[in-house]
Amino acid sequence: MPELPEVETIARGLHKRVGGDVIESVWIGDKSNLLKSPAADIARTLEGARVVAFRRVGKHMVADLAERDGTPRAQWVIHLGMTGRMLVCDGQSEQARHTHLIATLESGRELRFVDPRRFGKLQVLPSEAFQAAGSEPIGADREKFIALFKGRKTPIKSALLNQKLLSGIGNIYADESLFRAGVRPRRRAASLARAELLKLHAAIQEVLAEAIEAGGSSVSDYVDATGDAGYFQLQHRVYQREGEPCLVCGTAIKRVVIAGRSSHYCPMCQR
DNA sequence: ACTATTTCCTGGATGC
DNA sequence: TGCATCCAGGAAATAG
Repeated sequence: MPELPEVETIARGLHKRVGGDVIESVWIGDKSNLLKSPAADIARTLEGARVVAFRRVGKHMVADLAERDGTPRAQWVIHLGMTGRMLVCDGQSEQARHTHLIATLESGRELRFVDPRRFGKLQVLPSEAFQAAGSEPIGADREKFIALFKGRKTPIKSALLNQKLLSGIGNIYADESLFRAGVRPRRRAASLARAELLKLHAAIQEVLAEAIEAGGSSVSDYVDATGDAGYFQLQHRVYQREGEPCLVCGTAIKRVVIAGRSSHYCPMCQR
């Protein structure tokens, strides 16, 4: 499931591979629940546009589109949902099941959006228009970070997943960050002491940086723009390790459900 | 104004 | 072996 480090990896890969290329034509499938803009608007906006940059904003990818002369045209905003992939393919390569959009590039290659579960979202917006719902977790100002949780009765786990507070953290990195900070996921956000929030802030920085370094976590079917897997799943300390010994103290990792999401923690190391 | 729950989706894992 | 059921979860919608 693509969270911040996976989306960052994919966006970097796409930027490197198709940055500067021009979209010649676009095919869009009939599964309209993926589209936040009308299919015709997406097609019209993409066709003839130069992809100036691919970049990450929260868990979204933004492709900055320009005219051939470089004048800004629009933004193509992509959310990968759970199982979305944006692949750079050879024009001749076989079309994967659940391919919902194909953008044919001047170079002869194709950008293909594939998403079996269809939780992904595609949208076009005016240039510069897209904004993340919350603040960027990487490099977040400490005091602003602490203020995000003030007065919130919701479990800290839910607060971390709330994209209106921080944009980019999902289930894996919420669990991993809370483990490193020594905080139980069910703790009410407002009950965390300043020192604990500082520890959590540091843990998030650490976890996200290490995960990006490893190319993301390949659980389920995540691969980057080149089709390569990431390796951070090998460094998960609690996520999907229910019943296995804590790497610090040996206690069995517990799994509970918070806000409908499985949450993993060490009952000894996390308080 | 918040918070909690439900819904959307398919494929892989599990159970009988 | 085969079929049904469960489970994964990001975020919008709905309910409280």
